[in-house]
Amino acid sequence: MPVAAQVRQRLARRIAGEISLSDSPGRTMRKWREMFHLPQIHLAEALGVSPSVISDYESGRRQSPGSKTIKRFVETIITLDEQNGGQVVNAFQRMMGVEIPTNIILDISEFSQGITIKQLLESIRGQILTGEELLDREIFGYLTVDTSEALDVLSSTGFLKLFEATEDRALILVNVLTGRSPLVAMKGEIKPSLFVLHGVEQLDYLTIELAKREQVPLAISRMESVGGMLRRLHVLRKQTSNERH
Amino acid sequence: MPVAAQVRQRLARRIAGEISLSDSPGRTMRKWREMFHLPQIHLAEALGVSPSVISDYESGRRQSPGSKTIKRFVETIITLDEQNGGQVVNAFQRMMGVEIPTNIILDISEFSQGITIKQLLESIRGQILTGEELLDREIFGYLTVDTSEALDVLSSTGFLKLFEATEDRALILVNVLTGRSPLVAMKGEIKPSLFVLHGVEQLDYLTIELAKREQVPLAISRMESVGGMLRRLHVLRKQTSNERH
DNA sequence: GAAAAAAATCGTCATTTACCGTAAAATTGC
DNA sequence: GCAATTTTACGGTAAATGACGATTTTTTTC
Repeated sequence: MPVAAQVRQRLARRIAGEISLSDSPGRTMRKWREMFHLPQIHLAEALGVSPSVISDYESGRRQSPGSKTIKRFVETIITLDEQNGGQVVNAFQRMMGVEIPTNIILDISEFSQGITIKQLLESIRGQILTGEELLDREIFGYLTVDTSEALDVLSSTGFLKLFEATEDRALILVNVLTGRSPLVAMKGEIKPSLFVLHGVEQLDYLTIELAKREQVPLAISRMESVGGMLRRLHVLRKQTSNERH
Repeated sequence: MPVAAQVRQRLARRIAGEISLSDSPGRTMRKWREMFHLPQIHLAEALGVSPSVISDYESGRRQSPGSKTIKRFVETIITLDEQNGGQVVNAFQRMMGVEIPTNIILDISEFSQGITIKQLLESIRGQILTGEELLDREIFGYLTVDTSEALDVLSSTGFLKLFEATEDRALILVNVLTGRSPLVAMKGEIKPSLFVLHGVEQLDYLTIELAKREQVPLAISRMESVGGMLRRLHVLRKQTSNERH
């Protein structure tokens, strides 16, 4: 079996498993639909059902979707993404070897063409703290992580793997206290091309020092809400693609 | 999260995913019920339903089990195994790091106490070909693999990982042509304590040579059918345990 | 080859799913 | 702040699930 098909299958199984085991399959379906950046209408169209059906699941009116429904759902969101160049699936592919728990992932995607760090920062109202000289470097995707959740479930080698999986990409940490704990895990060559912190309570001096030492650009996003930032990223993502929605 | 719970969760997700994505959820449910060595009645009892319900799924009268059903099913078979000492779950645990496709696995289990190679061979009418001097070594479990399937989907490093995952255990290869292809993959220190071939069409001289060189006991089972052999293993497995069925 | 164990069959029934369509509410874009 | 987009809410319907239990068939065991 070609490796792409294998990744696809593993991702499919993971999503399907998560939905079936969830206490609220609908919520989980929504999580994945959103992870794939699909409005209910598009998904509904692809499934050949009316949008209210999707809503009925997600809002919990239908509490126990049958395996057929789950299968159809999973295969459709993956196929739709593949038809658009596989931005999400490919981004997941680099995570798959890593066994990162998906619940820490808020958003993930590749860009269809590389964009500069500057462009990304402009889009999410980012203020650069260190590494100004690298603003013109190109990045090819991003990963948004719930930091407080990640600190709960990830060991320091877990963080390391996260860094490795985001090589040439932006790692966006939301829900950050000081930024210190994730950054200290950084050692080794392979690491993200950009760190963005969001929702920092009190920025730690050490955090900046670490970023300097490791020569990774570090920025803070001034967006009010996480949701807002995700939406901006989504727009950016779409701009790079030839998606026809 | 403790590592045991993590393994449990991953296994659960994998099974649930497989069922939901299957073209025949019922067949897949049966596969897993059998993997856990549970008769329909016991499973039905644990689920608090009548046995015909299980049969209705497995035979396909109910074609699209709801997520609730899948969840209950998966959690029940795993919990039942854990209550019996986790013979199956633990055996899977050593596979989990390895990403072995479960469709090549026909049967897998730990023993509650180690048994000698001799004992195992007696139980499945095994004839030792090489490594007679090691008959008194203890083994702690077994893995039965469909070789023709494995040759299809496993690379040679895949086989290597299989060998590593069966350290101190018996690796039972059924559906074998010559035995050559799997054995040539063997290099390195970590490997099963015993190879058993079943259904060999024409034993290759090289196969025996390889086993000799690597000093791994090699045997052939003279059981007529695979099913028969699996049943014998099942009995053996039960003897080592304090299961109260 | 009979007894026991396990699995399959199937009629039946209450509950839910899977679906539509429409109207209302919420969210987002400028 | 208004238009556009997206999501919910909900009444309704046919089909399927989820369940039982009695009976038959198949498989295993001694």
